[in-house]
Amino acid sequence: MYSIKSRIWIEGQDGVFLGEGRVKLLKAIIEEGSLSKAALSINMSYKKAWKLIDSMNQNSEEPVVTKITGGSNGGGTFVTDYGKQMIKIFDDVNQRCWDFLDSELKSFNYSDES
Amino acid sequence: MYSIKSRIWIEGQDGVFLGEGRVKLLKAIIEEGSLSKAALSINMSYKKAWKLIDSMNQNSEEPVVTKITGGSNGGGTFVTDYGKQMIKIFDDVNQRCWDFLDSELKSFNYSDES
DNA sequence: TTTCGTTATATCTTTATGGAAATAACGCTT
DNA sequence: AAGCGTTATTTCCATAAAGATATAACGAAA
Repeated sequence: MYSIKSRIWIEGQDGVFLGEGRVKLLKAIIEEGSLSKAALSINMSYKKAWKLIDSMNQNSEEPVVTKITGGSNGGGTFVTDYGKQMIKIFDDVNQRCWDFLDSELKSFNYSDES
Repeated sequence: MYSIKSRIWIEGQDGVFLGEGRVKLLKAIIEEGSLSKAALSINMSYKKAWKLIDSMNQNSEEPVVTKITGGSNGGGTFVTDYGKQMIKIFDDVNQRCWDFLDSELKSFNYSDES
């Protein structure tokens, strides 16, 4: 009995814009209001998280997060409305892709029935 | 303007059975009749090719290749009928997945039109 | 001006991945 | 028995990816 797996991702002009890991990070930022706390909460190094956000902003058509450095609470990172919209679309497309592939799996599992 | 990318793969009991790289290797084996020549033809190290084949055979429900060591021409590796069948199904499903995702891409590219 | 918690960034170390190369095993052919 | 070209397998090295650590920059608040 085989199972079928997939990864999808969205590319912008110059590289990856959105993928599963990035979406997970964005969701954590929504929860935490801070990049460092978000990274911590999903067991990701701050360095990796920062690079992902940087790459996302470079490859998105509108900013995905706004960042505040310094200030009363030290600052923070916040997901924009555009970012939240992209998260939802990504999740939806991803789910539909899984459903689609589940329906295709029978090609493998029934292909050698006699 | 975003583009959408995907990778699909098939898993067996204990790990990956088929993916794009494995299918490419199998096709090269069909062409060459030899694992070493096949690896060479697609710029893959013999070690990596051997590991891929080994992993495939461990995770497939029937052998994907037959191997002959020694003999008149030193031996060779040949893709079984089952293997050829799996190649075709994988390519078909993969193509249908691409088509599906292309139709989904509009979710991203039209999501912020006014 | 000091403190604080955050983002921003560099540097060093560790780990994982992959390739290169060497060698053994195999069995048909001569 | 020797030669051949393949598969099989190990060891070593180079490169890349990831993590840990340290430090600077920032700006509101006290």
